[in-house]
Amino acid sequence: MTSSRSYHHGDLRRTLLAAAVEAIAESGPAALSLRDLARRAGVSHAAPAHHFGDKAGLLTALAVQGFDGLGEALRAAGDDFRESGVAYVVFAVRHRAHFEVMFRPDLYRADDPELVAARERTGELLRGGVSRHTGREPDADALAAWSIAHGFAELWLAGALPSRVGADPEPAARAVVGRLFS
Amino acid sequence: MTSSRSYHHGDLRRTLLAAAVEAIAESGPAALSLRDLARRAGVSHAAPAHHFGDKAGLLTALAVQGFDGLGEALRAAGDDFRESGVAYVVFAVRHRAHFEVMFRPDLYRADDPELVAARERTGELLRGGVSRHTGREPDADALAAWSIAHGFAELWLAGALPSRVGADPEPAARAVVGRLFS
DNA sequence: CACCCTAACTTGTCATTGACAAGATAGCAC
DNA sequence: GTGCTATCTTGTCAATGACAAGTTAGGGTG
Repeated sequence: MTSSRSYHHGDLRRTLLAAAVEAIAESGPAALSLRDLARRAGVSHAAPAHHFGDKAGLLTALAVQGFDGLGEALRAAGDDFRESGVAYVVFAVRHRAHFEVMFRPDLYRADDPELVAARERTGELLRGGVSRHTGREPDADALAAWSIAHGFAELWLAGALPSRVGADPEPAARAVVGRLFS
Repeated sequence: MTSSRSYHHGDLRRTLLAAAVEAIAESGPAALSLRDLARRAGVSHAAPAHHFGDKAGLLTALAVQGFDGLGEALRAAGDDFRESGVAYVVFAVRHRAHFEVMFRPDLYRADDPELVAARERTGELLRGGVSRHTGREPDADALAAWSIAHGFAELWLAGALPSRVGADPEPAARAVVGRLFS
C-alpha cells in the first residue's frame, strides 16, 4: 500500500529497500543517503532509522536480500557448474545494487546473524555446484569456478571490460566460464 | 620533508596520498574523509582541496598510482600468464587500498585523461600476457584469465573466502589460477 | 465499545563532512 | 628588494547520520 496520506506508511521497510536499490543503481552505494531514501518514500528524515537503526543496518538488510536472491538464481540454474557461473554473472548484472553491497562488508554488519545465515546458505550452494575433493585442501576447483564468475561480474559492473564484449552478459559469461577445466 | 613547523608543508600531495592509503586500509574507501587526512598530515581541513580539487580528485590520483603499480607488478612477474595471475592477486592484497579504489569508478573521475592512460597501459599488459600463451585470439582467453585473478582477489579482500584457504594469498592464488586452460 | 499500549512515524537538534570563498605566507624569478 | 604565484589557512554553508523526545494510529484486552 503506497497510500501517501496516512501517518503510518504501512509498508515502509520494503519501500525503503526498493528505493535504496534504485538509488544505488543510479549512483553507487557510496552516494547512498538515508535522507534521500526518506524523501523518495515521502516520509520524514528519521523514519529509516526506526526500521534499520542506521545506514549499516539498511545495507545489511539489502545484503541479506541479495544473498537470498543469488541463492534462488543458482538453484534455478541447475547442477551444471557452467550454468551456475552464468547465472551468477547474470544475477550480478540484473541485481547490480544488491551485488555491489553484498561483497563490501565494510558497508554493513557482516556479523549480523541473519546475514551470516543467508551468506552461509548461498555459499553452500556455490560449493555444491562443483565436484568436491573431499578431505584434501580447500576445494580449489570450487574456488576457481567462484573466482572466474565473480571476477567477470565485478569487471563487468566496474565498466572495466572492453566494449567489444557486448551489452549482453550471458553469452560473454558463457564464453569465459567455459575456459575453466577445458 | 615532513617538517611540521613551516607554513608550507613541502610534500603535502604525497603525504596525503600516503595517509589515504593508510586510512582506507583501516576502514575502507567508504569511510574516507578529507578532513581526517588533513588531520593526519597536520594541515588545515581545506589543504587537500588545493591539491586534488575534491574527494574524487584524490581518489583519481590514488587510482592512477594503483594502475601504475599493478603494471609494474605484472611486468616483474614475467611472461607466464599464471605468474601474472598470481602477481595480480598478490598486488591486490598487498596494496589493498589502491586496489579497492581502482575498480570502483563511481568513487573517482573515470574519464580523467591521466587515469585513462594509466588504465590503458596496464590493460595492454594484461591482454598481452595471455595471448602469448595460448596463441589464440586474446579475447575470451584474456578475459577468463583476468576474471579468475580478479575474482579471487576481490573475494579475498571481501573476506568471503573460507578460512581454510589460509593467510598467504600466493599459494592459494597459484592453485586457483592453475585451473585455467588445464 | 472504551481503554491503553506499543509500534510506527515526526520534529528538533548536534557534530561531522565536503565544498567553496577569501585571505595569509613563503619561496622564487628578476 | 620587489612582485608573482603556488601553497596553505580561516571562515562559512548546506547536507548528512545519529540521537532524543514527542505524536499518532491501530490492535488487543477488558
